[in-house]
Amino acid sequence: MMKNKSRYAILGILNISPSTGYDIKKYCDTVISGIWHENFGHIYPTLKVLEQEGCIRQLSEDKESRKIKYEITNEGREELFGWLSEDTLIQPVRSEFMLKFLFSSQLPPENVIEMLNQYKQRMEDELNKYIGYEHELLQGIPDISAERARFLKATLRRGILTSKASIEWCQETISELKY
Amino acid sequence: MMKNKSRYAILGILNISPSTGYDIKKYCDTVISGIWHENFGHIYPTLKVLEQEGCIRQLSEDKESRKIKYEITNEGREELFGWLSEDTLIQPVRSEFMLKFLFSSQLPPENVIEMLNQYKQRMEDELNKYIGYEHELLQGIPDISAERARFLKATLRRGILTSKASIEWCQETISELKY
DNA sequence: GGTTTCATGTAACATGTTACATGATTCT
DNA sequence: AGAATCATGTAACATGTTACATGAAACC
Repeated sequence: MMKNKSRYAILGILNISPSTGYDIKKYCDTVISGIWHENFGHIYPTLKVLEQEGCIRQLSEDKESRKIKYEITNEGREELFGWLSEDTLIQPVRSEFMLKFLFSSQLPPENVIEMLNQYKQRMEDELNKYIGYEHELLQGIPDISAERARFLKATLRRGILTSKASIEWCQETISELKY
Repeated sequence: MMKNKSRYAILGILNISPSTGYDIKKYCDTVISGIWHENFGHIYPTLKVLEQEGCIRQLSEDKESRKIKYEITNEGREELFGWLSEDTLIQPVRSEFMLKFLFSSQLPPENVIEMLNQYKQRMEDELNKYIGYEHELLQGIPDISAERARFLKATLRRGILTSKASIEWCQETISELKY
């Protein structure tokens, strides 16, 4: 039986450090934005469910503010590690951009080149974002183990190699279309 | 107002050549499997809707068999070209594999390396699939315009560059983990 | 004659996104 | 004082997947 993947994303983040729903969202929007995405409409209900199941619990401190900080329990950690050692199935791809591109052979070449240039620009921005993060990471982030830093760095490397490949493809394709 | 993307995938495929729902599925599972995915539960109802809207129509021939072949109408072509010239929003990423990887810093390194090797193998299979398709395409596929062949080829190149980047990342990360 | 592939379809379910509501706190 | 960001949450909606049902045609 297949379980919701958001729960593992949340468990994984809480396993790094206790967080609020809002912190989790922020983490998804910045550090791991290149590999994962969550929205509030999913995070808060999932936190409730995980709490009921005993996988996470509210931290008793921080009672003064309206913030609700959760931490992972041993049960939750077990659940997380169980998922980590499962095989990952290949996920079906749905790239709207590439679909559009493939269907664009009847469009004026200038339009397609314009579209590719825009996309290339976005990939270049991505690349710079990753390079920036990598730089920060090399400066050293406090509160992070050497082992975790290694995995974070490898994840950023992935983003860098992927966006470089995209940029290369854009260039190749643009010059191919220009003859 | 946001419209379902499956309709454009289907319109785009029908714009290449008249097809049945089954043909569309086959096309998604082979030629464009690297960039798009559809399942029957989506294709058949969407075909119905598109027909009601006048974007596609049933071909009158082929009455003998139970096959239902659709062709795109001028109205459908307009709809398709409208979508093609719209800007494509960046889609949020959700890579289960990378999420797992990122959370694996507490796992025994051998396990992580094993996981990476498996993934690398899959990427190598992908790469070979694309190279195979590219080879076929260079042999020439009948019933395909030079312009369309160009776009198909560029799409395959994308798959090739992307899987190569993935393989490179796996190698880099494996040796990084081995010291 | 039996298995695989072709072919269409629906219902139930799972998942994901958006819009809205509310209000505190921090920054300018 | 006003704007931006922090913070939590729900309901409605949109989208996507799986399991099931049915049967013809092609292949071996």
